[in-house]
Amino acid sequence: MKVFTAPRRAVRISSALMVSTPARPARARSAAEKTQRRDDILRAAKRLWNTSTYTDLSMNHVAREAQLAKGTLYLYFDTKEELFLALVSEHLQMWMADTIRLLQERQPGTPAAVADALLDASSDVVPLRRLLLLLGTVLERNVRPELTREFRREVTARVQVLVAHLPFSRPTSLRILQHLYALAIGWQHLAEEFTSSSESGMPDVPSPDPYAAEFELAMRAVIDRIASQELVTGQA
Amino acid sequence: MKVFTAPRRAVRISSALMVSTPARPARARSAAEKTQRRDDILRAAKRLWNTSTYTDLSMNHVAREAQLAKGTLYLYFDTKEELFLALVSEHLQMWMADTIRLLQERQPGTPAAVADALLDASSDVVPLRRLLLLLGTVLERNVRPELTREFRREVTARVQVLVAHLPFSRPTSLRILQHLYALAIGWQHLAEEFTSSSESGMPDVPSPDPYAAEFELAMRAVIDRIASQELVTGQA
Amino acid sequence: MKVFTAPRRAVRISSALMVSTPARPARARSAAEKTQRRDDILRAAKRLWNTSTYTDLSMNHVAREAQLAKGTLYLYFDTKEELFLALVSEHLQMWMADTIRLLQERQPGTPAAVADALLDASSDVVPLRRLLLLLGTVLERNVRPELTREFRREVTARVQVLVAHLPFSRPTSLRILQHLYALAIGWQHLAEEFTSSSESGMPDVPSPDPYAAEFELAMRAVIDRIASQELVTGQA
Amino acid sequence: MKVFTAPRRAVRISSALMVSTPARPARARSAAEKTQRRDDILRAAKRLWNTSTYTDLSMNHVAREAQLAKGTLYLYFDTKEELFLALVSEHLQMWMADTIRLLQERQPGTPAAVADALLDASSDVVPLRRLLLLLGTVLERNVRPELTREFRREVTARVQVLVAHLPFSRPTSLRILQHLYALAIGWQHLAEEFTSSSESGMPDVPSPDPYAAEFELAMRAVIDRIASQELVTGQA
DNA sequence: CATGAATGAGCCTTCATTCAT
DNA sequence: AATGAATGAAGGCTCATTCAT
Repeated sequence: MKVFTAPRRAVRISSALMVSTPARPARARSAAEKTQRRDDILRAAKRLWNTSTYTDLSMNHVAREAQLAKGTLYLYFDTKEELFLALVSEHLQMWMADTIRLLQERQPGTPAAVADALLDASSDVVPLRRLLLLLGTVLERNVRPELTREFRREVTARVQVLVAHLPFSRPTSLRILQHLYALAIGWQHLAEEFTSSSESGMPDVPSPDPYAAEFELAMRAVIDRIASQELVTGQA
Repeated sequence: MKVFTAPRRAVRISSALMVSTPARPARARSAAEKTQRRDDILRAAKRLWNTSTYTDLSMNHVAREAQLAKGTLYLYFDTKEELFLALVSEHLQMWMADTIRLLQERQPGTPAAVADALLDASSDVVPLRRLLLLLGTVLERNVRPELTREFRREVTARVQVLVAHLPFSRPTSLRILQHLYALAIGWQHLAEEFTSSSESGMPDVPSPDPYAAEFELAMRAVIDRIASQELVTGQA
Repeated sequence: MKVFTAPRRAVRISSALMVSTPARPARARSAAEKTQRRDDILRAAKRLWNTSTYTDLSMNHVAREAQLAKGTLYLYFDTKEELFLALVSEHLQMWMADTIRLLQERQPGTPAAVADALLDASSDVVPLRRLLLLLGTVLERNVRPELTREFRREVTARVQVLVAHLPFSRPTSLRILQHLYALAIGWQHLAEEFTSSSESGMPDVPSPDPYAAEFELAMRAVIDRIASQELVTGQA
Repeated sequence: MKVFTAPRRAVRISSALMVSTPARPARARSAAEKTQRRDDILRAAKRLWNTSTYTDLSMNHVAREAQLAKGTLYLYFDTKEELFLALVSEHLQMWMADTIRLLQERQPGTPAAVADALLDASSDVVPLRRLLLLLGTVLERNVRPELTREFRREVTARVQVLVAHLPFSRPTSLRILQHLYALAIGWQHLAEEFTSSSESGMPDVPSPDPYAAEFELAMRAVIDRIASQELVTGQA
């Protein structure tokens, strides 16, 4: 039974009166504009994703947040799942780009240095982690197979680049990335589950995330262990 | 308002014709029978859970699988969420009981032996891992607070017992369990995601789970690392 | 979505421990006991009716309040509607009996005296009025026609008796009763609708029912008007 | 999660074959069309209301009668209760408008003339009367408080206007309206209850409503009585 | 007789998706 | 290209009624 209802229609304020919304062409005609509009939608979804669940985040919400009509969303994404897959993709690409950049800068040579770099690059990716939890369960159903394949292909390609920047053999580097992934997911979940929203009046706690330290410990332990299995050489 | 009711009992197939359904009293009268029926429902849900998502697994499905009417489910569980919480609870209790039993038998004294025991106890808990992913997101909404509290209390209590059987200090043991949890979740997810359901005709693969080895490696590395941080003594 | 659930089962306290429930035979064997049990149910329904709506008052509630099983109710009443029809009947019989008694005592001879008597007899019949609102809409569906007929017959018979105690001709007396009925219903409804449950902290208001005065005014006006239409004679 | 969708548009019967359905745009785009559609729904509900109870009148029925999908109803009304509140509102506004119009035309100066006008305006409002019985019980639950407030505000406002057209003091006029309300409700109910739907083949009876006369008598008696309590003056 | 577990039609409501405009 | 009204399958849940015990 629904008792309260959110106000039905967001008022579309004309841009002449309200400049907070940056000017946007009424229709996306050029390819660039279309890419832009697609991005608008993704950004809207991203914003909402920070405070919502997959189930609770309806296409209606996204449309409203993007200040577009519901139908317009379906011009750019065939299904809700495809939209979210694109969201995962974007987050993932961004994280991989960041990580690659960091590795290029630091050129870490030791397991510890690699761990430092990966950990630094992997802080603050909570939304990504939460998205990854969706993969393989709710996502990838109701998605055109070609799209799934493309997603995997893209990820694989970038992973190859990433791996090339680690000072281990290719298989070893890949393993390390997998461990990073698993640990990130695992600790993300554990943190979410057991970080009770304690209604204590002290929001600024000294230990912002008691689990970050454990995540780091595990990551270092694993990298050390794997690295010790092969002679660390300087080759990419 | 129902005025006329058609005769409507589903034909209970005689066991002579249909042996798959074990004999079951038409009505659960005694407390034992009721516990049994509750269990029937949980088992039906468990069966479906192996091949379904939380969202896709409707109460209708559960009812059908349990060969009961939808309304009957609500005699035993007030909401869908409570049913699933019970499912989590059961899985979790079972895993903890198994683990405790194993620890009692083996009385592991070294980090390696502890890792062996925990790994042995944690194989084949895929459904549990997937259930745990629900906790804190979809679950614990629409559940009577008292039930959530009870669930947490029970888990905590059992964890205390479990921890007492590990040859480390209590805080250290707890940390190790957390790592076990995180790694299990993380690798479960990774395995699910990247184990493509290859429709090849060879089900009996030589490497049943390529990720199990990695999970094991990580677990051992982490336990060793943590154990090395404290002097391993023989006390519980 | 149901969030809170009332405790499922009322504890059946054994009469050895808890004497508040008067002793009651486990089974109603004699006709008297069966009438008694039927009355128990009606009394339970009556109690609940004071604070509930027809829709909200489920058979479950009645069963619980009567400390009987749901199925038992159906031994005495074939449908929910029949139970309520019996409830209406009881209330109505009681009111008519009271009114007849009062008329016998006072033997009112003037319109004003008649109004006095009827008004006195009709105070505090809120539950009856609320029940009467059900008649003809929700009630009398899903009721065996014979029962409806019997109900009407009984009421008619008692009304004949009542009418005989009024100092007007039979048709006139009947009209007056009808006006009493209509006014009672109408003002009951108006009172319910516009008596806001003011959350003021003063329960003992000086004007307990501002509408009672209006009801009385109307009743007197109508009786006077009708009485003036015929020569008031002393015959019954 | 809906994965496959069968083609599912209900065939819109061409007006050549089926003239009963007036032409209607497939989609209500303009504000006027939307108001129109909202009205369509209300009219469908109104039609069904003549032969149904609140409980029996499901949203499914309304949707079918309005030749719309169930979901469409919820675009115009958030809950079933809000739909019915709108229905009450419409009926009530219409009655008040009619009554005000009549009072303006006739400008009644005597109690009898007032009674004439009010009675003339209040014939044939059976559905309204039945709806009013819902107010305060089933209605106003599950309605956004703002809507309830708005409803009350509108009614109050119109009542003020109405009262201004009666040749009594404001409080007296209000009292008279209340009596009208109570008598209408009461006699409506009595009529419904005791007008057996006699399946005789003569619909056009000489006495169309034996209770209308009694209602009128009561109304006149009450107005006279109240009017006699204050000196009737010519002011509004 | 009494029980209360079981039933299932039916309720209101949601929301991804479609399509007339 | 954009809109958003319309759709309807599906959801969780209730409760009068039945019937095995």
